[in-house]
Amino acid sequence: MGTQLDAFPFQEPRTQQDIISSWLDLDDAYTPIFQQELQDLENHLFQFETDPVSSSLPVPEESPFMFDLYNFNAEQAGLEQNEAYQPILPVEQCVQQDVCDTFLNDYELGSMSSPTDLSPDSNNNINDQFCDDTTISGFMNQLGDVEMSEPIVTPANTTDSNKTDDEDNEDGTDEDRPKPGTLNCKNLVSERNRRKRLSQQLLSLRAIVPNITKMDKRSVLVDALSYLRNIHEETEKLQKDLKAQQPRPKLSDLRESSQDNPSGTLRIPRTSVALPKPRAQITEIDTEKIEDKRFVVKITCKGGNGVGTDILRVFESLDFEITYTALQQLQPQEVLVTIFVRVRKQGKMTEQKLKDCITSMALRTGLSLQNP
Amino acid sequence: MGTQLDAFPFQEPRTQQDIISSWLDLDDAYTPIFQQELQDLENHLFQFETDPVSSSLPVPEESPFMFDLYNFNAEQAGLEQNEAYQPILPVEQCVQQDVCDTFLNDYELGSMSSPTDLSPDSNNNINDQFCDDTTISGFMNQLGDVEMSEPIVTPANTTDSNKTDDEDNEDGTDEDRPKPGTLNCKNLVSERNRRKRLSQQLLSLRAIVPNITKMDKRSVLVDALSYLRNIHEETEKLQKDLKAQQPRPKLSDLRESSQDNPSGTLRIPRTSVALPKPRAQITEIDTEKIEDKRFVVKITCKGGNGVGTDILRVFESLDFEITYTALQQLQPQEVLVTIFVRVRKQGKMTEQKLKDCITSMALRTGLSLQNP
DNA sequence: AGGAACACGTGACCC
DNA sequence: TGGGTCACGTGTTCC
Repeated sequence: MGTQLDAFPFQEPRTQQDIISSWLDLDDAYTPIFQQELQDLENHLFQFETDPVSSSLPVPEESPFMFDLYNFNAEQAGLEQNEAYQPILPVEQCVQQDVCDTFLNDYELGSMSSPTDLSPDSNNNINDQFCDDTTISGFMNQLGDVEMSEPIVTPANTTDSNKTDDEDNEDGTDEDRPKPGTLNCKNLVSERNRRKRLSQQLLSLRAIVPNITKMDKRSVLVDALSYLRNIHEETEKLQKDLKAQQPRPKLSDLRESSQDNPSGTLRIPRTSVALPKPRAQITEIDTEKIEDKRFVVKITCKGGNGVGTDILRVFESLDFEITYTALQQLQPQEVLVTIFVRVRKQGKMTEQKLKDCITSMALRTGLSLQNP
Repeated sequence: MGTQLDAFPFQEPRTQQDIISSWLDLDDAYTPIFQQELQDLENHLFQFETDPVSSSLPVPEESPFMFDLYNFNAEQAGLEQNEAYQPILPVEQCVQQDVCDTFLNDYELGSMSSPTDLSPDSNNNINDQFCDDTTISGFMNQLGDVEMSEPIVTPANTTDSNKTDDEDNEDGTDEDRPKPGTLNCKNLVSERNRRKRLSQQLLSLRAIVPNITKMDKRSVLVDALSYLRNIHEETEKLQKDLKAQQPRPKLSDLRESSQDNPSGTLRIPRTSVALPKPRAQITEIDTEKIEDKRFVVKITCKGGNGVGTDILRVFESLDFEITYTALQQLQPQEVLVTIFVRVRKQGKMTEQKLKDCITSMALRTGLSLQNP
């Protein structure tokens, strides 16, 4: 088997990190990095199965070959688990009954999550101990069983052969068995991976869907569906609003959108990542009281063309009466905004309070402050 | 079955009839219709298994048990297909429990598919004849087979018992067998339903996701995920555009949004319908050239709070360099905007051309002119 | 041929 | 105590 192993190009000493990463890789590309292990185990399995002697070997319950497999899975699971959650949503992590349950990691999120606000949470520390014992204990039984069941497994094969071969030879000769044996063996592990991957995906799906009611596999799908539908409508509506009702934001936007979506359907252009559009960065805010409830606010900010309106929008959001506004370009990328405001609120307004108020609202509207 | 393929809306028929058909079949709703059959068959199965006499039935080798099952599935598929839709909304009602009604649950999928532009792929004609004979015979065989395999199955059970009970009695007595047998029987059908339901959901998911690359179960999930993320961003962006860039951030809106989404998660508030919001109405535009490519623009307009920014946005859309801006509240609902602009364009700019340019853009951005 | 994907049946487990 | 869910192993089919 050494040769086979060598044949595999895979590198990677297997720390848990690596395993995680391997899963990550697995995710998109499929590549089971840890094939190595699999291969080993598989070979073990094969060996056991093919070799009558080995079958008769004393089987250490603590480490039957299956055990390794499971253990391996368990480890993965554990990793995934801690790694698992997206901070998003009140999802309680499904700690399913099953120990090794697939439900754990969303590498997916970690890997591609980036642009969205949902935290990638890629960093992960592993609390294996937990995983280990639980999993191990959990699995011990199974593996032990499986191991124990080895003679039993064989019968299964026989049954299969029985089924497939119609009337088979009553006695499975060695050559008969190996074929299905090997196939099963490979299939087993790959199938296991496949399953895991699948539920994996599903989990990540659950992670990004906001309104998840139940952890149920199926419920996740249902929720995802309904959510998708809603978001579809929503997006449609928004687009319509944005186009029709709202006049035209910027000619450029218009052009862009029209190009992207000539048909007017609700397609979501994948690539149109509205460039962040540098928001105004406020460098200074100065408030000066000129009489009761009347102030002069001077704001200097850096930014391109739209910074002035960004600032004004902040004031629009505040319930002030604006009697005069001046936007003055001090330098190519620096603007001074002078605003005369009358505060409508009842309470007493001080310069500091006003400043705080403005600062707060500016932050809320997405502007940044150079000197907080 | 050619019909099915034709009916299939999806690109890439992808040669494998089986796969497609399987998907297709599962595809749309669960058909409550043939529950009856299921029930019957189930009963049959049960009966057979319980009845020792039936075990002695002649078993046709040509139709192994698996075969029948597959046929059976095919039948379901067909039925479901035609039966398909509830007009009902995608609301999930989980009325589960009974085997039969579990089937019903998923109708939602069928129903929901419609509104989107992606083809519901609902239409479908059924070729039952095929299904019928096959299924019936198939099932018959199945039972028979199961019956036959009883000795074989038993070992499996014994293995289980062996597993669970550690070393238990080596010989499974009759009373031992029935229990697992019945359980399996029930579990079998419910499991089957469950599976079908699941893949069903998944299929519907595939239906609503626009960019499905492969029919792969897993690929569907992946695509759905990426799509969801994209749409997330998109929606966010749209919302932001709609709120911020478009006129009314307004305190109320802001507050609302913050309330809606206190956690900052990416939830999409369903109800947010941006109210039309009175736009600025321009009463006068005056342009005055002060030197080459430099102008003073004075705009008087009526409107509430945000009119100033509306005007400014017009200028943002134009490729001008704005050196100074003043917004002056003449009356409670009247604002004078004074803007010093430098035209960047190459060609000669006249006062009239500038005025026309501004007017045009103002109209395009949704503002209205009192005196055109 | 050899791997991938799928559906299936089955035991375990939870409410 | 079952109906429901899950992961698992397996055979089959397709590339």
